[in-house]
Amino acid sequence: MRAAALELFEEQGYEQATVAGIAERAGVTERTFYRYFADKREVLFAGSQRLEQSLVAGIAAAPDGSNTAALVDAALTALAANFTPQQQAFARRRSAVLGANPALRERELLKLASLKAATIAAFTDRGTDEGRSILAAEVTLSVFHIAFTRWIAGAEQREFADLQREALAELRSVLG
Amino acid sequence: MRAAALELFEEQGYEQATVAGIAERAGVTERTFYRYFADKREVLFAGSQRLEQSLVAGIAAAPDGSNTAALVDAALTALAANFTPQQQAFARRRSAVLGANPALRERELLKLASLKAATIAAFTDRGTDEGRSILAAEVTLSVFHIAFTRWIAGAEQREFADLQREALAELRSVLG
DNA sequence: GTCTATAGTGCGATAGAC
DNA sequence: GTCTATCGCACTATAGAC
Repeated sequence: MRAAALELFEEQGYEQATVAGIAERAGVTERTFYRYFADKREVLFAGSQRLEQSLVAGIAAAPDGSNTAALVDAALTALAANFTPQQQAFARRRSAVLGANPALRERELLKLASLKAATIAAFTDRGTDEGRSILAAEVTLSVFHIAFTRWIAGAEQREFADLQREALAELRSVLG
Repeated sequence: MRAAALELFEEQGYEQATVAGIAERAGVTERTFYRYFADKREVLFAGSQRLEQSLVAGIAAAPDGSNTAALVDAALTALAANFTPQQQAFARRRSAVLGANPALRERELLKLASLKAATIAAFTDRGTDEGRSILAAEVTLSVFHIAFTRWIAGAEQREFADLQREALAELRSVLG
């Protein structure tokens, strides 16, 4: 259904494409679509829960005694694993659709907010105090976001993890 | 209409309240409601454009030769002017409605993203370079957001500007 | 100011897996 | 038998078109 939806959004635009049309292309009924996705937008965000889980798991699985920087590193590594070269084309197409529609960007921001909350919780679960956890989550997601933006953009060929390392280095240099 | 909508949302919940009901209470037709507000959610965000304008104007009106910190200060002062004690009760009721509904928080995040973009632009217009502008906007809105949260919360009686000063001091101390 | 498309929900029916 | 996935249909409300 995700592929069918993306195709239809590209062909007709997000608003114009109907749930009935998506369902038809995917070979199911409209009602079934709503069994899988709470609403029309969700079909483009089905992967975000998995992303959140892997991020949280990555932080939880970091070695005992890791300091905050090491936990951030573990979080970034866990995130990067979700973005292989095979997924780049799909991610780009999805990103183009998202960028063209405010309602979809709205949903994206909500997912990012949820990701941030989960990240903060994952840091506090590792014994990081709350203020520090908030900052750590902020840094983690800023780096991730910058890397993701570049990974999506133009003719970027480097691996996701490399882009994250670069973004982290830049962040450090900006903070002096 | 904003008052009518807020009352109805409190009485019936956001989802249950219909645009027809809001329009009726405000003494207009449904069609008129949609002339003023693009959709049902927007009735709770009518003030955000004014907030954005005052923030941008505040940065633009700061003295010549202001450094980034001074511009941030001007931005915070301009923001604080929008939150007088008279508006606190309304803001609290609005916040309660927002907190109870994901669709409304979604819209709130979009408005915050728009505010951030406008803030970045206002900083670059003052000659701040882009990277620094992004950080300045981030700091400004973080401080604002923390202050706003506390202003809304519980039995907070201090003035908005004081809460912002406190939040800014905390941010400084966290960054060491 | 009316008319219409379509998003989204509730409930019950059906069909296959185990 | 139970469980789960899918479907069909009726319905409301939002939002846009004319």
